[in-house]
Amino acid sequence: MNAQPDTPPVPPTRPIVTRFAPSPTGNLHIGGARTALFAWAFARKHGGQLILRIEDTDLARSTPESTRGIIRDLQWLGLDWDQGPNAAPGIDPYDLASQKGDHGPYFQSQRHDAGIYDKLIQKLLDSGQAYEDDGAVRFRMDKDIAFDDVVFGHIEIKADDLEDFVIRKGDKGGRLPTFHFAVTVDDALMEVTHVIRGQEHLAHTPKHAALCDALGFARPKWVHLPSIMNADGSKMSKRDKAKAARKAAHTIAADHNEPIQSVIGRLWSAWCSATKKYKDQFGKDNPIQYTEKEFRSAYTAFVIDKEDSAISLEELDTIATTLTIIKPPEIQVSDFWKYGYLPSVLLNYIALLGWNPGDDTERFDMDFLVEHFDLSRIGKKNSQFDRVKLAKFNGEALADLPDNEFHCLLHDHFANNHPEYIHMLGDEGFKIFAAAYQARSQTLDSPTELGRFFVDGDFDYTPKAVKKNLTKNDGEGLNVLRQFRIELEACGDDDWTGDTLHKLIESFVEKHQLKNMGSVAQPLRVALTGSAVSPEIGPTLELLGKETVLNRIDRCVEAVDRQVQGPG
RNA sequence: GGCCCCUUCGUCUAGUCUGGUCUAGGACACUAGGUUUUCAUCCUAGUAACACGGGUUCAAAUCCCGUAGGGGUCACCA
Repeated sequence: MNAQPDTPPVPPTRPIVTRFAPSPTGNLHIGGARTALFAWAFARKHGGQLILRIEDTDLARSTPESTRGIIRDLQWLGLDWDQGPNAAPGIDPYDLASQKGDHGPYFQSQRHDAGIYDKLIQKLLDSGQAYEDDGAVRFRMDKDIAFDDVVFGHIEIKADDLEDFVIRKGDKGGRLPTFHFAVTVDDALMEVTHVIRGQEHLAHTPKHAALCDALGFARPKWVHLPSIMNADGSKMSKRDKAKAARKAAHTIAADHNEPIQSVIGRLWSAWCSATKKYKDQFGKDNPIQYTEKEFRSAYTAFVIDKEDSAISLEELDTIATTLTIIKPPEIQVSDFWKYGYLPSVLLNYIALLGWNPGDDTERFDMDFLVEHFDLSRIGKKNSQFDRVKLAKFNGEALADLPDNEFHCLLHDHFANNHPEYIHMLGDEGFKIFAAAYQARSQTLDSPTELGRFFVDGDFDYTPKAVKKNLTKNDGEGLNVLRQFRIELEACGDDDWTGDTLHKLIESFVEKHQLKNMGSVAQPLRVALTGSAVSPEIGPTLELLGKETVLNRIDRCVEAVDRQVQGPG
C-alpha cells in the first residue's frame, strides 16, 4: 500500500475523444459517412471514445425521422459510438435515461432545455463580450485570431475580415443557441480532444476559436477534411438526384420532340400501369398513391427545380426509379444500401478518399484501418467520387463471398427490393439464380439488369445477335436451334437439370460434328434472352424450365422466319 | 466580390516537410493480346500526369514568388 514507484507517475494524458455531430435534417450522406468513419477510426486506434451528438438547434428543419435514419445508417455501416443516443432496437433515441455516457444529454435541443447554453451566454453578456441585438445575442469578434488545423496548418485571420455573429437566436428561432455556440460549448464540455469535420467548417473555425478563448475553454485540435465531389467537380448533394431526374425528363422530351408536359403525361400513364402491375403481382395496392393532378403538379415542380412540391423529393425519386427513367446517382448512405453495396466495401472505398496507408494497399478491412489510421496521412485536396471504382471493389468482394453467404445477401436484397424474382423462381430456383450471378454482379442489384429475362419473356431480339448466331451462313444457327429443340422436348422432367442439359449439348455437338458448345449455346441464348449473353447455358435452361424454354424457342424461330421472309 | 484553402496519369493517389535513388510507383478506367460455350472473371502487355511562368540551386514534382484554374465561406442553417 505504501510502496511508491521508483519513478514519478506518468502524468495522466487525456484520452482521445472524437465526435460525430450531424444535424438531423436529412439522410446521412456520403461525406458525413466518411467524417464519421475517420472520427471512429481515430478514436478506436487510440483506445479513445467516439461521441454521437445530434445538433438539432434548428427547430424548423430537424426531424426525429432524420435522427433515426442517421442512426440506422451508422449501424448499417457498423460504426459504433461510446456516448450518445441509445441505438438498441425498441428504444427511443430521444429518451434521456437511455442515453449512453456521462456528458449528456446528447441532443442539443435537450441541452438547451437543461439551460447549459443560456448560463454561458449570460456570462458573455455580463462581461461585455456579447450583446443583445434585436432579440438575438451577438458575440464580438474584434481581435485578430489564429489557429492551427491538423490538416491545413496554421491559419490567421485579421479582425477586419471578421464580423460579430449571432450566438443565440431570437424568438423566431426559439432562443436556441446557434450552431457556432452550441458546437463550441459541447465540444468543450464533452471533453472532445479532436474535432474531425468537413472542410466547409474551416472558415467558421475562427469563430469557434474565439469563443473557446472567451469562455476559458481549452481549444480542441481541429481536423478539417477535404470535400467529396461529383465526377464533374461539383459538390455531391442530394439535389443531384432531382437533377438526374430532370435531365432524364428533358432528354425524353428532346428524343421524342415533344413538350415537357406531354412527357409528364406519359410518365403518369407509365405510373398508372406500374401501379396496376404492382397490384396484379402482389394482390394489394401500391402503398404510394397519387391523383393525376398531384402527380402532374409535383412532377412539374420537380422537373423545373422547385423544392416545394406536394410530393417529397424521395418519393419522386422512387417514382422516377420505378419508371426506370433514371437510375439516380447514389448520394446518401441509404442509396448505396438500396443499390446493393456492401457496407465494408463502401467504408473501404471512402476511407481512400483523402486518406491512404502510405503504401500501395487499397483493399483493407476496418481492423487494418484502425491499426494504420493516422491524421498526418489525410490529404488537403478535394476528391471526386468514382462510382466505377467503388463498383469494381464491390464486385470483387461479392465474388469472394462464400456461396451461401452471397445467396443469403442476395435473397434479403431481393426480398426487400424485387420480391417478384423470388416469387417466380421459387426458393430452389433463386439459389441457382444466385449462383449464376455471383461472379457477374457488381452490386446485389446487378442481377436485375443482367437477368431480367428470367422473369420477363417480353423482350426484343438484338439484331446483331440474331444475325451472328441464327441467320448467318444460311440460317445455320436457326437449324441447330430447331434440331436441338427436338432433343430438349424429349428430355424428361427428371433430367431437366443444369448438368444433364450441359451434357446433352455436349453430345449433340459431338453427334453433329459442330465446332464447339457455342454453336448450340449461342443460338439458344438468343432465343431465351434476346441477346447473346447469359450465365452458363446449363443453369440458364434449368432455371427457365422446359415449358418456357420450348415456348421461347418457338417464338424466336417464328420471329426470325418472319423477318427472313421479309415484311408483307 | 472580400477572406481562407487547394492544384502529380481521365479518376483516387504514392512521392513534397527531410531537393539528387522519379527516364514519377500503385489502383480504377481505357486499349491490345491470351484463357473461356456468350458475358463476367482471370492472365499478360500498353497508352497516360508533376497546371503555367519566373526564380534559388551543381541539381526541383519536391524550396520561394507570381499567374491561371478549382473549392469553401461570408444566415437568428448546420
